Amino acid sequence: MPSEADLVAQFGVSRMTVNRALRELQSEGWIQRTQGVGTFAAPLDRVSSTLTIRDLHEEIESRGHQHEARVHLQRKERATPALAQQLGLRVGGTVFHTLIVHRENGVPLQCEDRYVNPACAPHYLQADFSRITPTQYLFEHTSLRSADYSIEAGEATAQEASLLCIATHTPCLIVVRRTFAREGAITIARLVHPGSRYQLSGAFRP
Amino acid sequence: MPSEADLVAQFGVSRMTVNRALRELQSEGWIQRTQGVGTFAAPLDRVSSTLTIRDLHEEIESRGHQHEARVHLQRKERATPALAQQLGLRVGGTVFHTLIVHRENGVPLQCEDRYVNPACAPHYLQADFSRITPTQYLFEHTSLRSADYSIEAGEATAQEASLLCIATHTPCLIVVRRTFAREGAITIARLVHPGSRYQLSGAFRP
DNA sequence: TCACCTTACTTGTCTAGACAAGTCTAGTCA
DNA sequence: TGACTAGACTTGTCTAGACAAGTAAGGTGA
Repeated sequence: MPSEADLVAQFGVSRMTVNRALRELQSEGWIQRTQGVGTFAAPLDRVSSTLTIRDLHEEIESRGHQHEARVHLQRKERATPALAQQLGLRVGGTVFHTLIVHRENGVPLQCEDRYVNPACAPHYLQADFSRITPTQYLFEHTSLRSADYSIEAGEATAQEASLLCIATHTPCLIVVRRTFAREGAITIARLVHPGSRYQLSGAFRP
Repeated sequence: MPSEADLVAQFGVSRMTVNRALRELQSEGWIQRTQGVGTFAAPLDRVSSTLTIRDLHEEIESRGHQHEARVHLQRKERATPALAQQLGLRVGGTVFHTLIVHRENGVPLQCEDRYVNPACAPHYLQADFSRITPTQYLFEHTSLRSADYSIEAGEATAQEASLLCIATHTPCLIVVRRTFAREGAITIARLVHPGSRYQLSGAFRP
């Protein structure tokens, strides 16, 4: 590609401006630059690239479809040892539990089994999750800072299969996501999707 | 957070330098800036975030495990209509086909069913895919520019199940990835992973 | 009390110039 | 022929200053 000096002459702007533009293209992965050599169009990254996960509600709405959430469970429970460890609670302490099935145009698309740390969202049980998704609620009422996830294929539990109206051995895409505030874990969610009805997709860029 | 003027005074550098540093933090998602208001620590993005897919060979090696590839098919074929459309070939034209099973410490982890556009990699069939993965080969011999993908849960075909040593109805994580050069599609790959042996995982950042 | 305006402060953007550091080539000298 | 060097060219980084544009708070006047 043309050098910075060439672009300065061509567009009549200062070198700082050209440099900034090229630096931004570089940080977005479109070009590669080497000191003393020049600027070149970038190849695709060899090791890794990124993909995007969208919020389910917005994903359905963006398709012009109708999103409906049915709440099957919304109560407080006692934390099991495994749960207490994952959310940083004490065993037997209170934990909020919701079980919600999300439908797209009436078809069950996701079974959301979620546990919430009461310290982070004390009024979680008062929310109306047929109107707002737990994800949205937690975004508005807590300060999410990071998350980890795993994506795998597996079978739904008997209860999940029943809620999703699928046979017990249907392959499902299962996402487990744990979300953190600065103070610690806020929530852990198991999101089960019938494999035939849901897929993650997107594109890699350089 | 402190304003640019504060940081200039605190560190004794020019405002352009402070501005650049803050702009980079912003582009990486760590802070939010609003003209006339100030700079603030960023919350997690509401709509989307990114996850990373790594090359399988490097992923296995990074775990300190042994990667082995068994080539079950490596030949030229005639393009079916569906394949011709996806790779931008003419129906009945030549297409390269490889079928490779990747193993981690001897356990089948991925069945890679790949078609390659001969115009992009004319010597693809001469490569030794027990020594180099098709992904690596194509990176070195073509100029990859972008890719699209889909991730879903499903069942392996009978042949794939046999190659992966799993029962026919075992849930599998199936990634379909199509890769492009500037001239057009280079390759399309169907990557089938037994759900019990493989998962994608990682973390979201702001 | 309320609407409006001024003012201070914030980020956004750009200029012109300077020096540092890395790369490559052409020419020079042994 | 081969090793070395000087110079041209590239990107990397920084300074000092300027103006634009958006926000919010405080003061003023009706």
